[in-house]
Amino acid sequence: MTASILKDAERYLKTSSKWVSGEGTAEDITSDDLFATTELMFLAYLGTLEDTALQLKEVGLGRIHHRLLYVAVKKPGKSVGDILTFLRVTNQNIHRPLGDLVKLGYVEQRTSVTDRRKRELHATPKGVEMFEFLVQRQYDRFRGVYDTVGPESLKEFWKVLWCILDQHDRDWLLKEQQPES
Amino acid sequence: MTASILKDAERYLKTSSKWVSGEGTAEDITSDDLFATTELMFLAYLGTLEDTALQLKEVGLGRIHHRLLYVAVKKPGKSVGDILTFLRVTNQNIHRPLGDLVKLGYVEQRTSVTDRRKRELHATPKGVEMFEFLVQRQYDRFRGVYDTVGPESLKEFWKVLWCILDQHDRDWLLKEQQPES
DNA sequence: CAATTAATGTCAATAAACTTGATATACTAT
DNA sequence: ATAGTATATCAAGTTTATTGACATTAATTG
Repeated sequence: MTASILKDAERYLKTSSKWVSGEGTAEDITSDDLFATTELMFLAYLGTLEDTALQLKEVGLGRIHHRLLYVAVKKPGKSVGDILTFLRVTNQNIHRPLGDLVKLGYVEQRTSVTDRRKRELHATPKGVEMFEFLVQRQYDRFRGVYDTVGPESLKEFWKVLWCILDQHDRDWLLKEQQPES
Repeated sequence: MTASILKDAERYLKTSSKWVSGEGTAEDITSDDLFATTELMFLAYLGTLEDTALQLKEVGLGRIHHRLLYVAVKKPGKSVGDILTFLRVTNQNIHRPLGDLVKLGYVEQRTSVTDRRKRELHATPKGVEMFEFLVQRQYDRFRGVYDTVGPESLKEFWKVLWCILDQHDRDWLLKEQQPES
């Protein structure tokens, strides 16, 4: 099963790219070489989105709720303004979902001690729990993948994804986590 | 520049995963290991989406137009029903954008010879041109990435993406292209 | 301290997108 | 002939996204 998936991958790669099979130099990157990344990322992302869509519907939350929880859980202490640019959400669209999360007891807003205009977001234990619930099926998918491809491939995978990011996203990810107050 | 990006990637990986650095067995995959994939894919996909958003706005088309063009250009001869399930678009939502593309001369609908109920989608030369225009900036991004990471990493990258896909998407991608009639 | 700027939050109008359900036509299969 | 399939349209209702104006609080500047 596992082996046949990897064999299928080879078949796909062969028809999609001359470049990775060493039949061309870097200058010969074709439109097909480039499109393979577009196509695979599109479908892989759709799949992982659907994983969480089921859980989100179950608890009556939406994508913006999910993204906000992500930041509150994994990057605690970020200000609303930081999040607006990071999550590409507009000022007007963030407040309803954010209010929901606060009301439901998943997220706390604390006034920053260094700049009392800013509100820092922190997930509550209940919020952490909810986040883990939402990504359940996504994690199941990834666990299967990790077992299939092994740590070395995974490392290359992450490296390439890292390179695809915008510089400002790389900066954001490398920023030290704010200490929990 | 290129080297520093890869160094940053190593830094990110170190804080995100015990597993890939060989400090744990497959049974020890942590929530952080799994979340790294979620996070990187989310941001990478957002970035590539924004690349095409600019071009789409310029020509007054939307995401569904883009997806339909993708199939018409890269998988010519697919029926409307195939596309509905593949692109996760509903019957009611496909027809307006599809009609637009036909009116604009980017896509042709041909009645299938084997089943005259089915309409097969084919991109016109003008449609192919438009598609290439839309993905311009995305391709620029990827070209830079390919140059940075090299063909071997890219191959591993594609392999992992392939494993993330749903089985029915893998099947779809391996299906022989319908011959152009 | 007064004036300005920044960060957050609210209100409202319009537009765009998605959902649901009903319905019609052309064609295939039995 | 009948039943089922693939495509297409119409419409109502809901949700989201977009735009612009504006209020509040706090930091900053002069």
